[in-house]
Amino acid sequence: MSARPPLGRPTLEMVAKEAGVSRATVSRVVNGQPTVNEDMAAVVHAAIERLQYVPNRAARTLVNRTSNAIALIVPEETTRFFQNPFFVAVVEGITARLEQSDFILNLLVASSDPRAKITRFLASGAVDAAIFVAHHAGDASITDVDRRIPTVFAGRPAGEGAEGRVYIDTDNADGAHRAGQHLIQRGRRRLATITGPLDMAAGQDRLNGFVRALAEHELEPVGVEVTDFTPRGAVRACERLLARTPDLDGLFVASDLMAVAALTWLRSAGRDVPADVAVVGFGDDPAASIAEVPLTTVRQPSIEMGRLLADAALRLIDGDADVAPVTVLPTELIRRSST
Amino acid sequence: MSARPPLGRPTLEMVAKEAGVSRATVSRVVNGQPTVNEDMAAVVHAAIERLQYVPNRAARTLVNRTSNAIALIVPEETTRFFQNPFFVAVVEGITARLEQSDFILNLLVASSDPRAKITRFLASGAVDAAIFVAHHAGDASITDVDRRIPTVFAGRPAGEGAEGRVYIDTDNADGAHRAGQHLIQRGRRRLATITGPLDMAAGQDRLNGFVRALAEHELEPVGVEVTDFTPRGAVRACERLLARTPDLDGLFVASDLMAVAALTWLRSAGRDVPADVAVVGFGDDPAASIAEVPLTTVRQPSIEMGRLLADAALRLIDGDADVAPVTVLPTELIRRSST
DNA sequence: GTCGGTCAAGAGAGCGCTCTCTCACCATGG
DNA sequence: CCATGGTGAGAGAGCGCTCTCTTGACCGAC
Repeated sequence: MSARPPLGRPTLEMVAKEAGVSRATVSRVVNGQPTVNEDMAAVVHAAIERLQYVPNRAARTLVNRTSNAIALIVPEETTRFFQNPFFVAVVEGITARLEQSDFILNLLVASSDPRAKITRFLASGAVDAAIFVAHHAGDASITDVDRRIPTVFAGRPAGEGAEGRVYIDTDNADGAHRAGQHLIQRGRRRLATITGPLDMAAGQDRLNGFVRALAEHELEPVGVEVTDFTPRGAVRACERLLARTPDLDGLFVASDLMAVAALTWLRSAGRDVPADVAVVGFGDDPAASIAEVPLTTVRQPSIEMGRLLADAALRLIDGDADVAPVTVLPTELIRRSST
Repeated sequence: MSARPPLGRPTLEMVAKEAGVSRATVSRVVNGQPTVNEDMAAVVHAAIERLQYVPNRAARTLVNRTSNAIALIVPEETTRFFQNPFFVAVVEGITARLEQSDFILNLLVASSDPRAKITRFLASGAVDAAIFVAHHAGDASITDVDRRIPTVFAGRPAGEGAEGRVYIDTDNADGAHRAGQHLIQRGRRRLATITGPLDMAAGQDRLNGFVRALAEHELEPVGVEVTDFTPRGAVRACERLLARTPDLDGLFVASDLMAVAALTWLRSAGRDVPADVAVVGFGDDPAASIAEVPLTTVRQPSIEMGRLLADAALRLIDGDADVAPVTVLPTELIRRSST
């Protein structure tokens, strides 16, 4: 299509000529191989400096079959992803870890037609490993993803093709269990929950943990509203919940983003928090502490999760055989004013 | 170092053999060139399907001198970047735009030793364009960045090497001017501001706009505290401000992230907001509306900014000569309860 | 003085792709 | 009937790099 524009960048060849040595020698110097005479290495370094030589990444990738890049795959809508502080924190952790390596992060957000785009990208040899964040059970990508390329999941992958995958997760069930226990301890008995999507492990596990905590006290939730981890979804869930169970006195919301929205809605609906309804969120997002009623919530180590994800990917690339297939990080209940 | 592991992926060559045609023909089919006989194209497509062939990206990049990738360069600490909703929103916009293209985003966060890492990366031919976000005047990267590769800045680049650069910015000065005007309209006269870093254009421009608004009413700020766009910095700035000017009655804080922190601190210090001190933020981050006192703020179209950045980068890559070097997006004052 | 051993540097192939150049083929017109 | 032109497909070079293989220089040893 477009004419090949001359990049005008120096090549190994040019450095070799400049230094009066062979291409191979320059390559050896660039890659720090010890079998090069000191004086010669100095000459080569000088030539590199003079020409401002930087190795071409594509050429290296082609011959080495190694790109020094990791893909972050997000089979989710951009807005849902970026508006969710948990995901952003995971990316922060990944980035922080990669900054200490010489790997580059490739961000691939593919909500539309994820199957084709993602699998093609991973098969193109553009990256050495992939990290999946925000995947759903239905995502073809999980089933499809070539097991030849190291892959790590943020959160337990659900659905087919998930078995044997390496993942790092928060102990969602345990965290939700704590939330349930806490509400009961605060004397609440008419408890409901607003969940995340049940095709995501985080949604499912948080619901299960909460229900189990209630069951241990011979209680059952008076309402379970399944929604989508968005503030808007939470508000609609609240409306339905209160329409059916006006005497609700405790609410566990499966993410802080939703919990803060619920909180605001409850107050505008005339419910005092926590006097009328106690609310517990999940995540300990920044929003939790600055909300109009600072939110009791379950803290999860999201940044750490990102770090561990990147670390696992790096180790898999290295061929490290002892990467733990499953890592589950502990949660902690943070008590604030909403309960 | 590592032995070259056989990728085991089909190559053009193998597809050619499978289809009984030449490499060139397969290449033509893959790239949708019209000069191929229909039947032959069908045969090739079948072979591609059978072998699950996907073109190798590195090989293509090498010969085409085009990577179909854009770098997002962040010469800032990971935490400061990811904890700032404005930056995240910009990334969201960039991603949203790129999703509609077949370009990939390379995220390069390089706070330590940014000069070497960034310039080397850009010189390696790994990307076709670069988008700079969160740059400071001191950043060597700005001066250094090769003008041979299309580059776009989020926010007016300050300092040396900034002249003639393509950038997209919010009308920071005008927004801050509105904030100042609004505080004055609300009857406040003892006005102070907490600024961002003055080596970032956003920090400088917001200060200027605010001071200008005051000057138009023959006022001068009773306090100017320069800090770093972080909540912690805002709190320290507040402490200093109130120690020196206890009768402060209006405060313009140059980012919502800081404004919310200031708000919380002011209230814990016994000041009522807005009765004692009216507060205006900047950005209209999600936090602004959910804060304990919903925040009056200056809205900036951050996601749109990201979209435009990506769009400009794409157009520059296309060789489009009429990319506007300067785009300034309007702001809007959002009145809430803090004033 | 010759030989084998060691080590540094060069020669050259090849990674997977694209693109130009060439050629074969068929249709057309004089 | 042959010259002409147009069209579709193949041959082959080359993008910038790494790596194996080979060469050559130098050393000590017999």
